[in-house]
Amino acid sequence: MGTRQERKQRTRQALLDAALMLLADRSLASLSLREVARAVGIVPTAFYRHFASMDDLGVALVEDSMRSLRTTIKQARTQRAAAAIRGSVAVLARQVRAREPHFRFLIRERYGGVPAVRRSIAVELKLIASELAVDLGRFPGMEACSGDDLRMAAELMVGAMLGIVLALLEVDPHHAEDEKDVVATAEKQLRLIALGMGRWRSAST
Amino acid sequence: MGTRQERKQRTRQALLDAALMLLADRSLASLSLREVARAVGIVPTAFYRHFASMDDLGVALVEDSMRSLRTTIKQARTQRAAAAIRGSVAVLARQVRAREPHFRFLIRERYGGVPAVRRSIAVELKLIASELAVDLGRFPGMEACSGDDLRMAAELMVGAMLGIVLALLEVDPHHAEDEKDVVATAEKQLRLIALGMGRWRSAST
DNA sequence: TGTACATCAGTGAACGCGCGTTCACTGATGTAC
DNA sequence: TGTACATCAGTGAACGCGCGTTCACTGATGTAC
Repeated sequence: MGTRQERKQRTRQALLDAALMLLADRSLASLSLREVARAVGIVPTAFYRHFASMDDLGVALVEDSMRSLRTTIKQARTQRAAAAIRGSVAVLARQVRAREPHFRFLIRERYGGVPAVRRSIAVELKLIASELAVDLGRFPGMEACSGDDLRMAAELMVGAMLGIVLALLEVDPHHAEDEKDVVATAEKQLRLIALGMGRWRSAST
Repeated sequence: MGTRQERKQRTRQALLDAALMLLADRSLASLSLREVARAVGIVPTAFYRHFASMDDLGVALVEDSMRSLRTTIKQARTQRAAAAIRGSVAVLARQVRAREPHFRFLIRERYGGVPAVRRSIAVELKLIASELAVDLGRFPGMEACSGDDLRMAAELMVGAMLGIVLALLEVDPHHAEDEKDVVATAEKQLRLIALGMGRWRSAST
């Protein structure tokens, strides 16, 4: 049944998975070490073999979740210009459904979490926005924008995308119509931002 | 020293104020009834004379906080068009500083909170966006937009404003330069959205 | 291959603590006459 | 105005509970010879 190392790794992952499940509609601050241990079927004290504290587990959870978000945004960025928006939102919606617990966790702990977790998320989001800014600079008509302006727009888009993620999470995925409405609104919002960017040069400074 | 009713009202307000203070950097889920009572100087059981539970106090706190947010947005909306954006952000920044605990509470509990509180906030935000949509429809060049499109844009703006509030709360108010940067970025983001709206007709459907 | 020892993931008892909630109460304020 | 009774915000003891963390432990897995 695997080496001792492998089995330890498996328990660690089980703790992360169990925590993510339990966090479906609560915040990390209200989740106890004992609950997570109980869900995995180990004694509370064994928890310390894997994490120093619940804060520590929370930070590990951010890393996992951010991997999901990065994948999503990277996929969305491989598209181009006007057609890109439809594609982006579709990819976003698919990813959100595929990794719903990760996204729920991110959205919830982004503001509400324990300081260590909150800081960890803020740093990662800044990074994602910076990468997006670089990509935006390559779009036709954007070459003239300053780095600051690109980052400003990228932050607006990341913010809008998180708003879209929230809306998707609030919708019942079994009501396809509601989800279509959210997707349609999201596409319009991103298109609105893109339109603004197209005219940015003439209005700036 | 006032009637019995007045004194009860004063204790109730003291409980709300104390809770808001204690929530400066934690979520409602991690705040105990006993802590709030202790901060006010009453025995834990006396808490029940004012609220049925901490959830109940949370909902009351939403109402207080939303009053702050509504005031803010209403003030911002009395401006017009291009000049409006500078004004809006300035008003927002001033209000955030004046009612920092209220805004911290709203931002934190918007996603992370107890279900009752979260729902309460979502309803209020939808209402604010609807009101803003009506106002947007009155701007020159916007009369042609459909109600749905106006609401879509309004939601994007409310979302962006909450992002700005978050950025303001993260900045140390004593570093005036940092705050100026945030305000400048915020103005650019709103201008970007406004630019997009100006061209919306030609790109929609 | 077999033996002796080291490692270490998980155990289980125990601790002290703050929690929400119950209950019967007190005593100042308010009301009726 | 004075007296008798009702109201009710706040009291204080008590409860059972789940919590994080400590500690000495067990026994299977891993390593050295």
